[in-house]
Amino acid sequence: MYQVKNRLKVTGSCTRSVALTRNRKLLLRFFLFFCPKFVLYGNPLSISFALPEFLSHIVGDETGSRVQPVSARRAIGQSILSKSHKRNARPDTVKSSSQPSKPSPKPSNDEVDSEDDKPLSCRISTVSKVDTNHAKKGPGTSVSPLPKPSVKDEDSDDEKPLSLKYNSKSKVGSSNNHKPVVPKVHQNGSASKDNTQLKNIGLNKRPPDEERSASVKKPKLSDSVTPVNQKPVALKAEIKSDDDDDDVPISQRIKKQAPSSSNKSSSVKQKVMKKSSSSLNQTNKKSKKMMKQKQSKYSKPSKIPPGSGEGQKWTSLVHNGVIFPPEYKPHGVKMLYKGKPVDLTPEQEEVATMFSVMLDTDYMAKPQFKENFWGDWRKILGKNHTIQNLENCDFKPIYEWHQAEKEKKKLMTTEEKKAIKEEKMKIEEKYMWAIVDGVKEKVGNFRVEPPGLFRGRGEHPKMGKLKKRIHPSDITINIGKDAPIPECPIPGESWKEIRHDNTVTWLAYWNDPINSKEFKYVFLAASSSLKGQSDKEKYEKARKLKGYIEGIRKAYTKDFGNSDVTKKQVAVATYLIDKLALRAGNEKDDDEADTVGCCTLKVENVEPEPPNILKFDFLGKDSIRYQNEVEVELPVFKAIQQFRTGKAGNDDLFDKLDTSKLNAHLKELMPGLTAKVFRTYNASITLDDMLTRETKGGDVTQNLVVYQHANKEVAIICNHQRTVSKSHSAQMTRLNEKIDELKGVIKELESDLARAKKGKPPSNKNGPDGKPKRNLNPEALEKKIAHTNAKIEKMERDKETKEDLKTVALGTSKINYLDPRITVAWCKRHEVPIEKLFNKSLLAKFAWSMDVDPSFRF
DNA sequence: CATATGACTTGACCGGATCCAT
DNA sequence: ATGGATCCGGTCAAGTCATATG
Repeated sequence: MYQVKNRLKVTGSCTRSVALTRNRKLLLRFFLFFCPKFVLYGNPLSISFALPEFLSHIVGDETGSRVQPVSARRAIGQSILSKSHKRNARPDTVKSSSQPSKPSPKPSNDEVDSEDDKPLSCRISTVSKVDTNHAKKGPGTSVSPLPKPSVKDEDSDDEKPLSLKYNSKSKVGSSNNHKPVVPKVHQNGSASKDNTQLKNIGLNKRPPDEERSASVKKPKLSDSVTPVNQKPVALKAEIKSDDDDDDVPISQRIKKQAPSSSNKSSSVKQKVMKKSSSSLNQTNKKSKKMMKQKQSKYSKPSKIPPGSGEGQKWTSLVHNGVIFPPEYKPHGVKMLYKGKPVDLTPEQEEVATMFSVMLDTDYMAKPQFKENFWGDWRKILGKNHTIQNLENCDFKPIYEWHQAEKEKKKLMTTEEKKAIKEEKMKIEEKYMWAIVDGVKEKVGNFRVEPPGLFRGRGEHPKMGKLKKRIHPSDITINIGKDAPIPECPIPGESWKEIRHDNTVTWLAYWNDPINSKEFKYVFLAASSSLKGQSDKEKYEKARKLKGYIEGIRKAYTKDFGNSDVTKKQVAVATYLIDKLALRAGNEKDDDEADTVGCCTLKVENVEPEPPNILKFDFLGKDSIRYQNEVEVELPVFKAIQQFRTGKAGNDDLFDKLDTSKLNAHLKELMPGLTAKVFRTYNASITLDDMLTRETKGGDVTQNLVVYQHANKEVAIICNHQRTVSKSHSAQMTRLNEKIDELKGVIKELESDLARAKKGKPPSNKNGPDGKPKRNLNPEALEKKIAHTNAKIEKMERDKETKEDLKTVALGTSKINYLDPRITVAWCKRHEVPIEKLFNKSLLAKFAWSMDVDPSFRF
């Protein structure tokens, strides 16, 4: 019952439809969005269909009865709470709180070890983040052990018909605004009409529409959180299925699913085929055969990735290929060589310009960059060119021309800018969409990368090299067999190759001009259901780890003392990945920046400091520095010492280890487990845990602070950094000045108050604004003082968080590591509009998570 | 087994759009 | 209305991991 009501309605561009048909449309869109592969037939009102497995999870959440599990969880959670509370004496340690919402699978989750559901990093406090600013310390410096309110909230949630709560909320929202709030949500559903007809791609009116309506007015929050009642009941009824197993231990779920889902999907497939054969589908068998044929033809993998659709990613795929950057337009501005203007061919000038526009970047300070640039440019200049070295080159004229151009652009009127944008849109529109199994989906990067100078990160050996222009003849297109082959946008040229490989998701690729062994792919956008599905699978895997983590920790703890060095290294590496959320650390070539991950840590990267502290200092992905001091278990400390002995600083710490060995080992512990799953797990469980512990039932603003705090902890764990903005220090001083100013105001007010009490007029005739002061009574003055004090306090807080976050990037974890269902469910529980936390693109990307049950826990 | 290749996710950063205080 | 701060989408580099290959 309550589940039926308790659901986010996904509103969208259909909001304006006539009331009567709205639900129907909604249902269709909703369905199509999630089930692109499952084509409806017949009257949409009497839809009959089965859900793809990935959706049935979601829906199952709501349709199944959760009453029992919830109460069970309560009991478990509480006992865990009290236990871990006692055990966790350390103040800066994250305490367990109501934890597992489910009985865990195989590895039995006995309460004594309930802590095992916490990331290690929380259990064992990080001694100190040496790192510049997040010196702060682990989560929850002064967290009250029992977040009673939040636990309570959850309880009451369960007891109260949620429809009530959401009803009231949604009313507020929708009365404000009838704008579609989750505009993108339905974008792939829009194909319901213009299915499979290629020409329609170009004609589609939705995207611009959508864009406009979304940008004209900022969507009001909470609109998307609407009562479920409006949701078509039919959907639910049909959806309700044996896949409702989110409350079932994963181990069981797997077993259970196998037969049921295969049954179902086969039946569905038949339907699909019936319908979509109109466009191109053969029977399932046939397509499988085709696959095989194709496989031999293109020597495609014969192995099928488990899980999704037998390795087949799509059945029909229609798109318009890619769009190329405009060809180079020579500007004719002459650079100087030894002070004299030089004539350059357009080709030479183009490369010179690439360099010129980078004159004000830090790359100019890197000899490697200049050297590589010169090497490539010289090839184009030719040996006997006037220009014989870079030192005597003066690119200033071109640089200044470029600056002037930028300035010109800036000075354009809004109308002009708009016109240009529209023009661009018109050209690009047809490339923006693909039709995947009859559903229109956004394409991610349909623009071919323009030529330029390679901007490697860190000390990349190839920085500054010329990234040459990509031509159609470099590009391989992947498209459905029966789809028309995209016209090559450059007259007289043609694609390199056309493939029909439905075991992959890319629409096109070309070889990276910098490293011709590598590819650049064109994929669907993050909002597509293809991406959404794999995203969900990622988080489900991480959740599964929760059930295994205890066993895994026990296992590696045991192996800390293993006499087999390889096993010992595996154990320690796993420990570090678990505790610190390190990346796996693949081997790298010499022609890449010298960065490391766990398996590639060097001796010099980990400094043991007795009795049991490890000091990490290394360059990780993107040459971002990881600095951390961590207290570790003694056996680990000893092991690290042992691994270091007899080695040079530059030697591998884990000499018996690489990522494939490590992952092979992890796979034995849990199917599908790899190193990166720990990062996801660590991030998501931390968020879930901190939200539960710290949400005190305050107002939206306070709740948002809680969320941001949790988000920040995750970002710190994952070492997601950003460069400090150039104006940061200026901003800080400005803030300080303002605070001081306000403090001055306070002083003045206080003296005025004292005088007023004695019946005297204010001391100075004029206030800070230069106007004469009014003669206020003491009460008014006191009020003013309080008000100003509040203002000061707020500014102090803002200042603090600003300083705190100046090097922390919150976005990365939100996009990649935090299970959106945690956020959505929390928002539902605490009446926080999801739009406060997810912007438009995140809402689209996470559309699959929007109707999660409010009681969802990671 | 080690290495190469291929496909896909994760990541910081940039520049324009939007917001907000003045 | 203005200008600075912030947000956001886009960009493309740099990871992870599975599989093929020798």
